[in-house]
Amino acid sequence: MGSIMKRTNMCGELRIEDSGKRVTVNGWVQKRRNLGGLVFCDLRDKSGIIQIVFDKDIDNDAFEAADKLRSEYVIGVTGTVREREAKNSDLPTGDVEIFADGLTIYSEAETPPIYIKDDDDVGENLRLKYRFLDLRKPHMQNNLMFRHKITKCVRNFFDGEGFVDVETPMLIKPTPEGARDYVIPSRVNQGSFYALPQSPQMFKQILMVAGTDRYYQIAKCFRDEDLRADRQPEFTQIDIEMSFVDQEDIIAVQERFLTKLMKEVMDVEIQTPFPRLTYKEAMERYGSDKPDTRVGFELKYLNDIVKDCGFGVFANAVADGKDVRGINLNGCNDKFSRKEVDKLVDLIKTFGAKGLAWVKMGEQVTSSFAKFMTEEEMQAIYERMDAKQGDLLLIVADKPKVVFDSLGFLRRELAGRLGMLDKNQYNFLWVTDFPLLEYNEEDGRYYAMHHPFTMPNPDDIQYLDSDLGKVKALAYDIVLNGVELGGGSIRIHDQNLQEKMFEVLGLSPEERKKKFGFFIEALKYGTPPHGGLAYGLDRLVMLLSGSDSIREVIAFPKNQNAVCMMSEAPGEIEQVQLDELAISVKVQEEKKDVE
RNA sequence: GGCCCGGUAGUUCAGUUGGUUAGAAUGCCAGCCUGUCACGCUGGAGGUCGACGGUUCGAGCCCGUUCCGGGUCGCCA
Repeated sequence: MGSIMKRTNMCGELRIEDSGKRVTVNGWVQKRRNLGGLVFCDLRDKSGIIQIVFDKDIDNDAFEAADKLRSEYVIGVTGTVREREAKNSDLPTGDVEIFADGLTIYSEAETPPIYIKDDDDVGENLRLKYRFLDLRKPHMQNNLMFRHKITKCVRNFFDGEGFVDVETPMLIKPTPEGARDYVIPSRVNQGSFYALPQSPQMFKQILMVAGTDRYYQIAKCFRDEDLRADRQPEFTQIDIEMSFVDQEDIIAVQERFLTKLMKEVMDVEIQTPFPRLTYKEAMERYGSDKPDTRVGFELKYLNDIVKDCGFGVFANAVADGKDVRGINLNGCNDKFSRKEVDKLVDLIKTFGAKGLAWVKMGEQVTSSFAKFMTEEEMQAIYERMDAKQGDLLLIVADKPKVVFDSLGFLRRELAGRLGMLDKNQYNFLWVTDFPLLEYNEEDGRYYAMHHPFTMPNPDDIQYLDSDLGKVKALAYDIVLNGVELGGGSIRIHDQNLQEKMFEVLGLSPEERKKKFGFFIEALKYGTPPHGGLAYGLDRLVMLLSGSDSIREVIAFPKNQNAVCMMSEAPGEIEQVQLDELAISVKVQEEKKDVE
């Protein structure tokens, strides 16, 4: 009693060639079927399922013990592999079974609240609460193994290219710019706080100053922002930095890495070099800085055609300095009824669009706005948008951001609905020449689009004093099928230029010192030209495993309220702990106060 | 913070115009059954209809508030 039956084989590996072998397997009871004098038990471990048989006439003790088995009991079984009387072609092990003569129940199990099978349709909150059961599902085990395969490939590749894995601290100084920090109080320094890193950015750059030359790390990062299907409060980056390189060097390394990765984990050959789009091209052609190029439906600029037209929405938009752009869903006229087209506007209202103009190029051309237009103007639109019979044209007039967001969303969403996005096609591309700065209307000032250490394009440095919106950055994103896999930049290594950047960003010398003092100090002592890139590992695994949510590839994810449904983190702490930290908590009880 | 969707048995869901004791499937329990593999057959247990308040003779259903879950916009240097 109590001893482990030493495993000779994994459940999923037994085959007809193993017939006659004496084996011992361990695992969880997937299912027990008692036919009277005969018990079948499907036993599962991470390799798969094998059928065990207990026969009353031959071994009554084992039979009676087997009758007590229930789902998810953990057992060990010894027996002889034999060919089945009735085979099961659905199982890899379906030609054989283990005829059991020994059974140990290691532990019993309560009836599980969720089914341990891939195609269950239980709600995700229950899956997260009972994650230890959910992870028993074959596809979840496969996701964990797949993720491991990717990180292993990362380590092999970057090690092979001379990169050094260096750990950077988790307890760092709060950084007021960027995303909200997760904050950790210090007991030893009451009233002071650490932050959890949003990324190892400054530390990896300091490693370059320190002469590490090539660094990589699979690094946990934390951001206290609202969650999405592809966003978790703690997530993992593949973080990379290199010295004495330019943008081309970094891109070349990453293309080698992604080629190897795709070959090793997907067995897919991808072509290099990857296509490149400038930020401007990406926006104008696809309405997105992370375009999915598996489908066409490119945006077309119509301002010049409609600026004097009789359709007020278009003409006024142009007069107000807004954009009129359209997409041509080639050959999709039949796929959408007029009613369905009208409903599309609801989809883009979230982006601020107020309407959607359309032309259905059926045998009879119908349109929401043609009656306001001259024949010449309509012809010009058809020509610009390359419209043919059978096409469906969708046009949005609004502020550029609204137009890009709306049409960028529609082209991909509708292509997806029509099944035009091939899951087995992997369109990697680089988006380059991002703007250095982004104007924030609320605050009335420019912020760094990437981060304040990003190198301006040398050709644009002249505009740092005159036309900030015109300055491009040596920054680049790697995009796969419409998902931003990662991004990076060449960093500023010249302290004068760095000072200039802070000036442009409106940071006073006092603020600079307070926020980035140690970093600025480090740059003063001999900084190599350097740059790097970081991938979102979770997104990468999600995409390559074909998962719909980042939560499918993270063992213990948080829900939309950043709560771990299993452990119920976050939780309250003891008053004693608060006292030690010199922290008092103001709990919001407004409702109670009002009542 | 805004908008949208959802919450009924362990689970997935149905529930008519507001009307008797809230149903199905599956799971669970018991009995029978020697080739099942979604085993089969018979029987049984299992419900604060998320919570609170309101309308009504009467609420799973209508109204209000709130909690929880999901998606999304803002946000995410």
